Amino acid sequence: MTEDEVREIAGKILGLENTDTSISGVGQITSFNQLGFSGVKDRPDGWYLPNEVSFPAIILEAKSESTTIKKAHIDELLKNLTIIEKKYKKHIGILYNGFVVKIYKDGIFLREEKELKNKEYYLSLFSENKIDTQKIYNITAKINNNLHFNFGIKNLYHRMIFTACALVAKRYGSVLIKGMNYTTFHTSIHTTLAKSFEEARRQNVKLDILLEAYSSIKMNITENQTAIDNFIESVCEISDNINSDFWNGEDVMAIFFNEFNRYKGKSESGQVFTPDHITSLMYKITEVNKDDLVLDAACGSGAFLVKAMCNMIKEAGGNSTDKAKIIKKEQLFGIELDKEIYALACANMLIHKDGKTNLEQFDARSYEAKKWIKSKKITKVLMNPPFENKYGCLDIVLNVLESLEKDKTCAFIMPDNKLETNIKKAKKILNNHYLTKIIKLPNEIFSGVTSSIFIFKSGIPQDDKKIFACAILDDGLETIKNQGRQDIKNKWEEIERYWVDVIYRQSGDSSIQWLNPNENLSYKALEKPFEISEHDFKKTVLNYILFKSNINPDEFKTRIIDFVLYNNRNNINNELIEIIKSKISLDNDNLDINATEWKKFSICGENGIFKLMHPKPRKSTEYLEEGEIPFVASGAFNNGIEKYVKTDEILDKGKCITVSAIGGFAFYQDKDFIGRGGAGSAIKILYSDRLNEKNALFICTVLQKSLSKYNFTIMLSGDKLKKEYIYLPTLGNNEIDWEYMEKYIDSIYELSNLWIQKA
DNA sequence: GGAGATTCCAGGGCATGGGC
DNA sequence: GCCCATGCCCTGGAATCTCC
Repeated sequence: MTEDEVREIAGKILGLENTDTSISGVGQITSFNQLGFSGVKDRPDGWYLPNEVSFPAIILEAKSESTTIKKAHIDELLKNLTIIEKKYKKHIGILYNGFVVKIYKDGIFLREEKELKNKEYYLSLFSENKIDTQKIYNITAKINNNLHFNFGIKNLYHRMIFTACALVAKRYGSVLIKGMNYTTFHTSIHTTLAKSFEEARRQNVKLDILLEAYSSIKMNITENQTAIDNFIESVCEISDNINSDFWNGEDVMAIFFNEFNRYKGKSESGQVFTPDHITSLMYKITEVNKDDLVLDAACGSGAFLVKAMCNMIKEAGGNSTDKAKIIKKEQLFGIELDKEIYALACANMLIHKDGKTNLEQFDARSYEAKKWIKSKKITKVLMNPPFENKYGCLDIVLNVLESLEKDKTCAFIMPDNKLETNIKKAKKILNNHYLTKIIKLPNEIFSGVTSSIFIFKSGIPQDDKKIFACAILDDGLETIKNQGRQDIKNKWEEIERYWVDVIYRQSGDSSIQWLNPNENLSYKALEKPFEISEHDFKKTVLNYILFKSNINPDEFKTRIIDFVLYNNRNNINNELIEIIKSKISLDNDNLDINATEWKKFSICGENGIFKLMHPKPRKSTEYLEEGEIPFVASGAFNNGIEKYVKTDEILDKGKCITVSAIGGFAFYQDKDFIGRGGAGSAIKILYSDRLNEKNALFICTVLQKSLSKYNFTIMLSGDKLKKEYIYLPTLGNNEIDWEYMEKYIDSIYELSNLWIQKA
């Protein structure tokens, strides 16, 4: 095709025709001067210039099929964009030669595509990430409160389903107006739902579950007319937002579901919604395209499927194309076990004018599920399976992988160490499937657990093939008071573009690791080099003396601060004032912590310094009677002592160090005690003949520094402690300098003691 | 086969302090 | 002065694994 032909065809595909609201067209002789940019002689190949200058404009630059796109062509387009920029702040530049489409958003290269699409597609590039999130949050909060307190719907999912049904009904033409009484309003929604399902039901018999769920929702109050009116108003508002041309409806619903989910109470735990920006990232890094058959076998409210549907339809050229119908009907598949969540997923798909997506309600671990998935010839899997083993996290993953043909891409969000801590199941998976990539997600994505995206290729054994791993440490989102994490600074778009590129190229970021599958199945955080300072030792010693003197550290701190900052002399001794004046900190001039050579020693492994003991399985609730015996648990304060109890049983011997499984807090126990044993918060006990109060405080400081990496999710067990090492001062050879440690603490001890006595 | 050790829990309770 | 979001600080029981 010649340049003229390319231009003509591009004009037709883009839909560049004059309308009442815009000047639009293609041509060779029209100059910018004629288009309202007086005095500019340059001539664009195609233009879309809306009357409303705050809307985005489009400039086309066409080349013949035989032209390879060069820098000069790009410069030509960019020059034209600079011209319209005086009038239009937002603009899209398109460079097209019949084969390749280069897209420029506000003068910056966005991406290259193989197919030219209609102008709405390019205009919608500006509606990405431009939703008035605040508004959606407010409406969602309003709906939730209204249904909860004015209608008396106690169950969160029922409130979500009720709202979703109202939205579906609105979408399908139900008339909802203020002033309707409860019965009319309730029936109107029910009738519209039932009618709208008739066609969809042919494909999804189970859609009736939504009707069933809707009908079964119990509410205590139905006569509050103001509440009904407010609800109708809110539903109409959300509905308008979903239908708005300016915003993407799926994003509105994602915010709506995620925001609703924040009101989750204890009784509704278990179901988790994937944040919208993560579904977007997963869609992109798995390179889903408009021809893929996409599965989510734990689809929840259907976020992945809606995301895939909207992106695929956009790529296909919009909702009005024939391809869009095929995508909805034949290319999206979801499984959800929970009946009510399944209903919610159905509603979510229906809100997006789609009752045809293939949703099934069964257990993703079952043979039934496997058979169903197999029959669908799935090509891409996007999932956030339940994390807990009791719901069969890895069983679901295996079942899905086994149900696919060879070499299909599957992405699962799972806890970082899921594969490593379930090594047998992991091996079973890797025997037949290839883990290609691990993408560590920011820790804040899900509360209480850190997660990664695991990308597999089905039907190809791992063997010794290395795994690409990288870590996204920051997603740019910030916690907003009362509103969870949001992309208020619009950082994600840029961050996502960066990571999609890094993950595609498998290079370009310093976090990248290549893991040997026989050694590691999770992203390895870099170990911090061991560092310790005088300050750490002072803290240990001061806390220990405060504990021995029965002084509350917080109260002590307050008194010192009161004096130093506010000159409050009421609670402070004159002698201490003198000490503070002369020495603001505890200087320890006698000994330099770096003077001796430090070496690495096993804590309690083979040839370790200590003998490891475990306390008997005990819990503090078994000891209700108050007494003199310390009950040592995993706390960080009061020397690890939770309380003092009375007991006749044989005690754990004192003169030892206790280590907490959470946080690695290490304390010297002088007296005999009983330790919490048996379960997660159990402590470990370390014995050595060489131990005394002073050198123990030194070692406690070092232990605490080295073991602080253990936390609620990765607890310190006896086995792990046996593999741990600490650095200690030596006599230059491999012998520990016990005397030095004692002396060092001694010098701090005296001064600290003085402080406390005078206080 | 049983006892003890370890892991698991998309965390939980509660004090605090800011907002209205 | 009350309400409730926030954030600090670490539960405890059951399932599962391991060892004798």
